[in-house]
Amino acid sequence: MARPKGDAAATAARREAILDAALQVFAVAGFNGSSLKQVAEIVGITEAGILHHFKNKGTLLLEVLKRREELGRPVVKTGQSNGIQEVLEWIAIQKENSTLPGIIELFTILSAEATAANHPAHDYFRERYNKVTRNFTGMFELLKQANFLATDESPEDLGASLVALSDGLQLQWLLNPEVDMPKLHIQFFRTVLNDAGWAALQARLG
Amino acid sequence: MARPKGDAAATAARREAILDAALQVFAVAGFNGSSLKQVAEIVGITEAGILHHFKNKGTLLLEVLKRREELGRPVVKTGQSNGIQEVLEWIAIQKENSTLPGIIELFTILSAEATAANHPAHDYFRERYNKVTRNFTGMFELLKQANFLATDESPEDLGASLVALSDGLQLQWLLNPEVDMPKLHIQFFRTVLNDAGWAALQARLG
DNA sequence: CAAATAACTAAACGAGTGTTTAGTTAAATA
DNA sequence: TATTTAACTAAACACTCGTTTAGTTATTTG
Repeated sequence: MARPKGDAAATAARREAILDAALQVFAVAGFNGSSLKQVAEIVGITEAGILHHFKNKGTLLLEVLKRREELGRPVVKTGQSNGIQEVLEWIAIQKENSTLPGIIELFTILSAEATAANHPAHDYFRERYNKVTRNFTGMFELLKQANFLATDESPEDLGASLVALSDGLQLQWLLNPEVDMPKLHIQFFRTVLNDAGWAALQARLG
Repeated sequence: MARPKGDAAATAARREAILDAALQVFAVAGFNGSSLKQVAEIVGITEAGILHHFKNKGTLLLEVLKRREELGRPVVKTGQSNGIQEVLEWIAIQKENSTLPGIIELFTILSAEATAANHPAHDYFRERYNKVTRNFTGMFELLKQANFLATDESPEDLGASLVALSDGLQLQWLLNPEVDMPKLHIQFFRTVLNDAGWAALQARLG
């Protein structure tokens, strides 16, 4: 019943199907709470069939995470900006995320589970957390230089608070999908920006 | 090797020892990532010995959670207050939590894991989340009535944001214990309270 | 056409799981 | 003193897990 050997397109499609199924499964119950069998059943092959495409369960998880990261936009980049552009991009990501429950589930559940030092995605989430925090800090540095901040909190603290707010809202949203994540993010910026900053943001929010 | 039969104190102590060990174990790797054997080894008895005291693994988890909830103070109560007292209590809880890593680990990891509908602590965390959100909403209603708010955000939204900030900071703190949770909470209130509210809070922060 | 190989399956492996059963010990009770 | 019972242990049960091995099919390559 083996499929054509050199059919690169078909092989890639099968790999994608496995990654899709794994995302679905890991997102619901995390890594420890899921089995290869659940993934295999969705795809319609055997557990061993999955391990033909992926070395083991742990690397399957890492590839699921990696693929979704590539799909996401480059989180927030520090450039020659007053920071407003980066704020808008982040709010846009929030809006997009609200339409993709599976991805939020995946990252929220796994970032908590991966707190354990021996978790296969532990290093991945440490790096991700550092990267996001650095990006946010850079964003608030830009806003500060543009004199857009209403608070004298440090960019580091503001960055940490925004990461916390995002993570926490996602967790809430899993229990109660009525939580309006983009709205609460905007309200956060409203309390943190001064009149000039808020005006600059509003002008581009439409 | 059986211990005295009617020695109620010794029995209670053994139960406590099991609950302590289970807290330790569940806090590191969650429910799915932990085994009764790990708990049993810490206590120095058999897995079956644990099941003599607790019906099964799931109820053991629920009793661990329940006990720590009782230890915690009554989270925030709506009374005849201007809300400042409740804010102070919450900040005090944050300070206390910063000295109890295990408890934060436990609740952070499990609240994400328990997002899955079939998790033994799913209902527990749903109720807990609703309760905390209601309490925070009540707190911000008091602050609003006292004219202490600098923002026109609704008490519901402010409550949701504070819950999110707390959960998110705890997750960060697990990866990086240098994160100053009480400080960032205070800064949150600083941006949300107006001059009168902030003065009222500062007067009692020492 | 023959050899090599991709894409699997079926089956087994060994380890680990939560839980149950049957027994053991020693103290409390009648 | 005899019986009952709390507090266990040792062993087994019935899985489930991730992973490995050996084999099968069908296609491409030499």
